[in-house]
Amino acid sequence: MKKGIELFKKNRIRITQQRLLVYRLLEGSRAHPTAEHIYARLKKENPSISLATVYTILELFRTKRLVREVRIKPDRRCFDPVIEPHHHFLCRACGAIFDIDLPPCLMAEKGEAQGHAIEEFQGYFYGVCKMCKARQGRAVRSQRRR
Amino acid sequence: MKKGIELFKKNRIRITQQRLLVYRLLEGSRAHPTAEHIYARLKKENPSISLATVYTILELFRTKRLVREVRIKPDRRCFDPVIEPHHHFLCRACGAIFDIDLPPCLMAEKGEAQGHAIEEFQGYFYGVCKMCKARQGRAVRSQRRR
DNA sequence: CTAGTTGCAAAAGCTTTGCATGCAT
DNA sequence: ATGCATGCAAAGCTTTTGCAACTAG
Repeated sequence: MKKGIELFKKNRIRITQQRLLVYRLLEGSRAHPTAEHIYARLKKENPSISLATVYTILELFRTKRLVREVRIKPDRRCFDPVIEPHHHFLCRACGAIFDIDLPPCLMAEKGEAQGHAIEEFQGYFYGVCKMCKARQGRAVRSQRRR
Repeated sequence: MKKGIELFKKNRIRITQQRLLVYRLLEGSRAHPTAEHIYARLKKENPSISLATVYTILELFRTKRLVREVRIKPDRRCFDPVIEPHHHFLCRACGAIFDIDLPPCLMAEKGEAQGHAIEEFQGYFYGVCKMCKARQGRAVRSQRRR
């Protein structure tokens, strides 16, 4: 609670109820919610909150570097409260996003690639997560039994 | 010309005028056009072609692995005729996309990350390209002179 | 007080879809 | 011949915008 207020003050963000709500939902989370997702969650307790405001707040947080934008899904943006550099993995079977904690590519660290100045790097992996793989393995084995 | 037809036959793609047009526009190019981009170019010579068809064809090419999808821009998809693994760089100043030819991250090569099976990797870099950097440098220097 | 924020609805913009017509095999 | 592809227009989605009412500092 207090943590959010102090962070806002430090970043010259005017303290409003809606911004605190969004911040508290994201804080400490390892999820990668969409704006709609956040809106749906908050609406339960605060029915008056609006989706447009959630979008505005997320955009503000992004420019203030309180969240990172994740564009791993084809049709919608996700937001990541973990701002430390890391990669993302999208499971094509279940749609879940996982953080991939790995050293970034060497060149990303250098801040330069083929003469261009790098400010940011996003590494997106696509495949099948271990849970889905296990499930598919079971399905295959039970098929063999038939 | 012939190259496209043979490639289509190999991939069981029915040969149509529109598909050949899209293929020929992309073939050998190092650009990263959007569907709209391709549509505008083709319309000059073939006014009857439709944007929806261009989208359909690009989606077909993608599933047949004739092109790669590049989602480096916030609001629209680009398509890359170069299917060999490489990264992309988006210049925030001029909007241009550049190929970054670099060895992929080690873990991407392993085909596995934290237990998840990796099928594909996309590395997106954001920053300022060397041309824009040079231009900005000139602007700064000429400002100093005033 | 007053500049910035919210909520609502409408707009914007890319992409997909439904369907009748046309074409490749 | 017939199943697939095309063109057109309309729909679908996420995200942004305009504006009046409200509120934090």
